[in-house]
Amino acid sequence: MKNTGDRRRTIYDVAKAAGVSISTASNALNDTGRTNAETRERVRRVAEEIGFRPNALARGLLSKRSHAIGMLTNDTYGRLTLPMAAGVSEVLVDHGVSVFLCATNNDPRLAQLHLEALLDRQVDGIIFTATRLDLTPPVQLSRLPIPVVYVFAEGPADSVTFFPDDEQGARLAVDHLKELGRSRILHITGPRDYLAARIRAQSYLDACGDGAEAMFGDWSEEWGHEAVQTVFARPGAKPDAIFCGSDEIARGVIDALRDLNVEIPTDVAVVGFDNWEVVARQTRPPLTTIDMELKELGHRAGLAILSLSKGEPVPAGITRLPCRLVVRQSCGSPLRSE
Amino acid sequence: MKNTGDRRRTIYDVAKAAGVSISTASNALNDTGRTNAETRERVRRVAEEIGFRPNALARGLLSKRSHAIGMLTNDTYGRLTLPMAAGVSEVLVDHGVSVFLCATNNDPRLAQLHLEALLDRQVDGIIFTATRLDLTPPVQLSRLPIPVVYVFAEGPADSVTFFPDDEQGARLAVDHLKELGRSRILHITGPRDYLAARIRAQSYLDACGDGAEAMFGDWSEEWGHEAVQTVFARPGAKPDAIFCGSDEIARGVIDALRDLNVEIPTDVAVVGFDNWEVVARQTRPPLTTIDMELKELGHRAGLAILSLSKGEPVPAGITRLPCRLVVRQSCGSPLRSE
DNA sequence: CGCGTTTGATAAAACCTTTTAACAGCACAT
DNA sequence: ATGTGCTGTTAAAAGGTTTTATCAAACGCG
Repeated sequence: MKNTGDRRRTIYDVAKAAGVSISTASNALNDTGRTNAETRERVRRVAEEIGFRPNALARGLLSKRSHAIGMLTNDTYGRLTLPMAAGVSEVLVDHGVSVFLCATNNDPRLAQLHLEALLDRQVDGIIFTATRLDLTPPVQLSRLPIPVVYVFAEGPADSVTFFPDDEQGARLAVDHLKELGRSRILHITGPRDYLAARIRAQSYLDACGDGAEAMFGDWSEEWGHEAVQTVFARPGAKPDAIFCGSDEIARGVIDALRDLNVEIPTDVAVVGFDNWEVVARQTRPPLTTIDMELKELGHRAGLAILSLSKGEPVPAGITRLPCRLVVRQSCGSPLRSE
Repeated sequence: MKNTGDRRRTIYDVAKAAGVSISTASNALNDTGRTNAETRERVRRVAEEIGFRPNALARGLLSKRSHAIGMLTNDTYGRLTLPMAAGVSEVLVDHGVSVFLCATNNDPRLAQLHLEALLDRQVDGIIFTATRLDLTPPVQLSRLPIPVVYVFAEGPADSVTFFPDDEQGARLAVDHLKELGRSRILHITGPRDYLAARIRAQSYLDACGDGAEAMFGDWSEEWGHEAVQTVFARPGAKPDAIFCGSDEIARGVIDALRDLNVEIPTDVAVVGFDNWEVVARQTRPPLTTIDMELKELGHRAGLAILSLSKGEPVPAGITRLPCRLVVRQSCGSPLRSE
């Protein structure tokens, strides 16, 4: 039977019902100032009874902190953004912070519009996310009166930035293959334009040394298929393992290998990258792959923007979060299914 | 050289710089009340110069409309939610409305937390989205002081709800196959628990009549694969077309057909459902499928919540938005590639 | 009993904007 | 000269909360 009236309950209603002034009510509810324990209890009980909830707008207006942040992304359909955003939202809701989602579609006009809306709303900070190719924001984000955190994206030199640790992730994959006794490891990955592709490839080359070969192409299944056909058609030794730059590529690779009657994992072991479950789980055999811990990335980005908005110091520069190896059945060794 | 100070510019700054009162400044900027054209121009110029932007919190506090809405979803990794949300955000940003993204992970506690946060923020409305299985919200959404719009989800009887038109979508697929001369059409779809699966299957049965068969299973590739194996192993006439309940299933179907050396589309035509590009584009041959127009769904939901929040009437009940047939190469007829 | 100190409560200001009502000035008609 | 109507401007209130400064009462102590 709480809040039956038409109007929202205000702290004024609480004060009146509890027979105190609004200042006392405020103090009692927030444990500020000096309040008698008995009064405090009464005020709180009354507030509970009439269903009082403080107006965040009024609160924000006064405190100059809106307890909201904006997430600016140009990755609309992305499987990268949403898990990340969920991580951000998840960690921030417990701190009473809400998240505005702004999809820019890579359109500068839209980005500008969203940015202005966010500033007007006095957000405490902004998280900018990019797809992996377009690492730069479609709008000027430096010299803003609020902190900005970059994820999957490049900010100015001294900004706070988060990436997955592509170098370590690639090493994880290669080491796993080596431990299983594979020695002729091939790397099939996406376009050379992508920083992530270059880093992973370099890490792979460093780990494998002589005879290693990185093939750049698209982030597509088709490319994986095509690359395998090329490699198995030409003369010379064939690889006994393939490390793929994405799960999609790995899927194409596996399909092509099957077409060639190459046994997986007996003849060739395959590792992917992304742990995009809907793909990795459905390949036959299920794909061993590298998980970028997107949710954790979101957590860290959320906590960073939270600290920054409070004025607490956060180490600047690029933080790279470790990836995780997810073992399924495309490499052979542990035969338990996941 | 605008806004170099530390403080945000307020309308008070504008008024002072233009030599008028704040009321006049406000009137001039918003075209309210009576203002001399010359004064109005001057105020606007000054506002522009010093980089004044009105504080949305103060504005919302007074007008009791925050020009923000909340999107409550339990579909974290979903390919359904994000395109939809992008549609909502896209259509609303032009009306000066921002969108809070709240991922509930289907956790009632989290849902409650988010809901309270939204109410505290005085959002003008809420859009609730569900995955297709769990159609009911994890939290009480009726009897709220603000309007709610449901998408992919069931609200109370008189609520405003949007779904794709599964019935029409299925008919679209079947009609397409029939027009191409196919007569023995099989339907392989997801779990019977899903309302969408049941509707599509019924529509298919109605259109195909005698001999039609709907096979329920999972929304997985594996199920598509398995179903095809079952059908082609048993005696009797084989289908010359398969209508699948999702693109993932279609993918499994296509893989299984290839394993059986059945030609696509010559021997069997295949239609999917979802137009999930990353799958539909990559199958061989590329998949003809049904697009649910998720972005348009988002547009409509956004406009609906906008109208409701202004107190304008919106037709209650379930609105089903038409699906669209996307022709690629898995059915044969038009050979142009897309 | 007078004085300083502590306690508990409150009035008022502040945050920034929009809106209402009032006011001064002026032109025009009576 | 008085009244009427219009124009442009402004003071003030309102919206809901937190914080600062003030105040009254009670208390302890010499």
